[in-house]
Amino acid sequence: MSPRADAARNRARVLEAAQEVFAAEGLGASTEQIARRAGVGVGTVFRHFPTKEALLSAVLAARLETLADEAERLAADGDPGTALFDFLARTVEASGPKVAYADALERAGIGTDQVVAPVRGRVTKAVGVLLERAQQAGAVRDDVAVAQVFVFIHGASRAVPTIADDGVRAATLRMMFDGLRPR
Amino acid sequence: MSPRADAARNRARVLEAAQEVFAAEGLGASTEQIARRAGVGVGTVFRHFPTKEALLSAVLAARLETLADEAERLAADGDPGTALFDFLARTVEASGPKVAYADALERAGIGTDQVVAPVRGRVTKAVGVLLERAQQAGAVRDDVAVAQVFVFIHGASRAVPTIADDGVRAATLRMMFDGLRPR
Amino acid sequence: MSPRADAARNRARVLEAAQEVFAAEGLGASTEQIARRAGVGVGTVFRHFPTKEALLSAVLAARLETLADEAERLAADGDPGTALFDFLARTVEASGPKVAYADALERAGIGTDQVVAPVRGRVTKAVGVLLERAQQAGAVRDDVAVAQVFVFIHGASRAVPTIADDGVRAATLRMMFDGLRPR
Amino acid sequence: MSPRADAARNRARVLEAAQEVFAAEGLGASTEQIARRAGVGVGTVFRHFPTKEALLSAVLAARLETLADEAERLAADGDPGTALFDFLARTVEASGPKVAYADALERAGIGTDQVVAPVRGRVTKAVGVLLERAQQAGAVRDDVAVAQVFVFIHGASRAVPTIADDGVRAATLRMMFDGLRPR
DNA sequence: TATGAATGAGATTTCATTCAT
DNA sequence: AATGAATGAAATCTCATTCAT
Repeated sequence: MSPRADAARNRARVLEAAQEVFAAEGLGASTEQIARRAGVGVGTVFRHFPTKEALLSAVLAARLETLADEAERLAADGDPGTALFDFLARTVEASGPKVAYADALERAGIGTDQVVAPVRGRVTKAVGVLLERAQQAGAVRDDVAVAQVFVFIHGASRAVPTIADDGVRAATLRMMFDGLRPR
Repeated sequence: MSPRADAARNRARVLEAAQEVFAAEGLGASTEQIARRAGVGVGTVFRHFPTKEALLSAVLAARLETLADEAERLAADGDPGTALFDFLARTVEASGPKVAYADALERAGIGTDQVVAPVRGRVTKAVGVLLERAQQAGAVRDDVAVAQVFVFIHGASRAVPTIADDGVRAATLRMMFDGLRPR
Repeated sequence: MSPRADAARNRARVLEAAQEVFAAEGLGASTEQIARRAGVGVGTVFRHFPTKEALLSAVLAARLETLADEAERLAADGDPGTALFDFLARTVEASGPKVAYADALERAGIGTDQVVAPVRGRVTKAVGVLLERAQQAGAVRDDVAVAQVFVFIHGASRAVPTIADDGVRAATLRMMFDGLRPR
Repeated sequence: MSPRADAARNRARVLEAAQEVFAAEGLGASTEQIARRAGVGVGTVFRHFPTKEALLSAVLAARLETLADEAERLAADGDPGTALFDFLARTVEASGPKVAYADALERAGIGTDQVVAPVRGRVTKAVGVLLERAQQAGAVRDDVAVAQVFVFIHGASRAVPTIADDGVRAATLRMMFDGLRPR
């Protein structure tokens, strides 16, 4: 294994550890904790991500990457009338109650972040496709913009995962996104 | 002015400062900052609120108090068909993008907090009345429970205030709560 | 009751409270605690004892006062051969394991304290009498000086009260002071 | 020099500094002061000793370690009739007037401290040997138990070092321990 | 490149002391 | 004279970041 491969592996491990730790402990978790979880020294964390901000950005970018993948897959495969709602449901259900995709989207929306920006473009585009198709299929109101869909994701992935009961959670999620449907 | 009155005034100033600072900087803001904003020494903050947790609880309780007042007022005065939605709109609009009522509700839901618990009862009751009336008036789906209304508030007050444009923000808010209306 | 009498009463209550609190919690106990125990405000404590040091001195002086009383009484009444040892036993037994007369003596020895100095003179004198008589009665070695008796009190009242068992404690105390007897 | 060795050296420096500072200023000395004396940052002190309690425990354990070494050496080498008294004299003379071995023993006796407990066993055992030998040699009363020897050490190391004059100090120490001799 | 010890700024909290009432 | 709220310096402890090995 080349040294490069080793380094790349470490980077990935840190990123994964950071996701887990942030999800479990909130964004205030310490770098040491992340390093321990990744099985590396703190120095290694800082070698790959020069500041905590950078690490956070990378985590968020990774999350957005997943979102983009999901959205692109559904844009390719899915039934136009349901694909957007499938995407929304999956996205929110995949969020933990502590650190949700909400944070990813929130920061992505605010930050002029070099790392996050490009991925953000991808997600926006893919979700845009899902939205347009849903509107053409008459499943979503015509006056909804992509930005608003993100606001829905943000809100829902913050609030809905706090509901413990599976049935109630699913019903609430559906209700919240019903606001997007034509009346 | 008796010393008691002065102390009460100081307590109120600290509380107000805390709300402002938390809103501006997030929940991680330092006690010193709050003291400075309130124009008092750190010691005074700690005299009134013996831990940072206690201060946070007090801030949240104060917010819930406002919510309860609003809900009770609308339960007394308002048009059954619109009062709940008026309440939701006001509540969310009064939330800043950083620290929303969301946090108040989130913590109130989770924490076994002696300070927050009683107020929580009041809000739940008053919103329950608004909800019931709205359902009787046919403005809200019959299968909606109070807890779900709070989830909507939580989500919306986190996400919606991130929208800068007044018109878009209002429209998005309306859409999100449209999910509660019968189809 | 004249205001003077009131003030004097408060002074006495503070002093007593201070003794109790220092004994229970150690010398680090806070002024607030003492005030609470005395049933007065902190301000009153500071009116009577302008610094914590001053309060401490007063407590120590009061203790030394008690010692002096005891020593003088025994010098008047007691059997020359046993009076000194009676005095030592009482003094040490009256010490708690936390804050012993040891501290009083230690500080009295070191401090150039205006409050403590005069009482110190009284104790020294009275114990000196007890010592001299004991020596004349052949109960104590001739080469013992008063200062050394105080060292014995200091050490014993620090260490001996840590023994829980009454019998063992008494025996140990006796042994320690046996060092003062002629061989 | 490996980083481990350096770290160990720093740990030792901190421990040594703590001993000096505690001896000079009393147990209330601040962590900053200790750090300064050790020539390291505060963070380093806390890295090695996560609480002030832990640092204190370590200091006490180190002192007991020294005591144990001394006692074991004398148990191996010394003249049965004098070894115990040599040990006592050295121990007390090595104590400063501010923080004596007294504190170590006091705390060791009281605390259920994981750090101090094991060393305590060693000292007790070694002093037990010295005591038994002294008793067999007729130099110490038969009814003295090890616990009582520690009470003597405690008392003497608190009180005796307050005597400035070398001759008087030695004489007083001898007298105090003479209580242990048969009459 | 990786490690983890060291750093020190900053956060929370306590407490002797002051001072307006 | 008494009260207790206010003050702020100082103490303990945390953590992002640096750097010697």
